[in-house]
Amino acid sequence: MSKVMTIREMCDAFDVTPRTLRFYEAKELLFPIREGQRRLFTKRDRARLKLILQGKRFGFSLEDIRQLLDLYDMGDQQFTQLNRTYELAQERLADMISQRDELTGAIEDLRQQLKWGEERLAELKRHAAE
Amino acid sequence: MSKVMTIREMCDAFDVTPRTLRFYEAKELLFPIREGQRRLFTKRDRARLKLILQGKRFGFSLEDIRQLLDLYDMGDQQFTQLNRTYELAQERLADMISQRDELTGAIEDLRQQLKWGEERLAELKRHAAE
DNA sequence: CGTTCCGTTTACGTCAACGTCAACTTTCCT
DNA sequence: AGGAAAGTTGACGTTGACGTAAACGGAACG
Repeated sequence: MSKVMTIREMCDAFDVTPRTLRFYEAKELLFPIREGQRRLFTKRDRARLKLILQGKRFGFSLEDIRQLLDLYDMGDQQFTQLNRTYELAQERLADMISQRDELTGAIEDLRQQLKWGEERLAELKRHAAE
Repeated sequence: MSKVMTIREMCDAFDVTPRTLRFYEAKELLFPIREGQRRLFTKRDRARLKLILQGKRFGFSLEDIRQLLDLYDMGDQQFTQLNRTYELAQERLADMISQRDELTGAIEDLRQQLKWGEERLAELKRHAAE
């Protein structure tokens, strides 16, 4: 069924802008077929884009993603390749967790401040009522 | 005891670079005394810097922070002022929480992937052993 | 007196991931 | 044929929070 997709179809399917897809192509993350000037995105491009978006969600940089994607393309050295990916992913996971911890701390601190602010606001109101 | 501090003392005390302090001055977040060319940071500057760093931790932009700081300086309209700060803080808190939720989701997803990766790695090892 | 250190100013550079705009060409629809 | 719609390229802009470099001034030390 699905053979190739136009840029617009891709945009709709993945909720990205055309600019983004061209940008990814320029960065060598995608390799759509060029029929004349038009781009045609294959199943492979779709698979890659899916991985790209996932990678972004995990906080990988596009450069990191490109390298990982390239590893998959080379296809051989399966062990080395998967291992590398695994390592990177672990690093990312650690980063994300520490980020979340920091965020959690900041959230708690900000909550404290808000509580303090509420008290002060209450004071001011009482004051104004007199 | 502590009256004014030099730029270096400030850097050491707050763990920032001179460039940062000058940058904050340029952005009108700090107003050190100028003795000739030298900057001398007062107690007020220290209080402001403390708030700045806290604000950054909460994800406020420097511009937001500047405005809030200015409100405090004007000093009157205490209610309006505190209220504004309170509102902004609430927005930030909401943002931070949703960010954390997204992060938590991504962490879980990445954990899944890692688990999957481990299985595949185990397979490859078994394969290599034969 | 020389050197070294701390300080200053101005201005430009950096990084990521695109957005925006202009000026074209190509394709589709009527 | 004519005009909109969709596509293209290339160049430059954006955002935030500084970093870096150049070129200079004054003072403290030995």
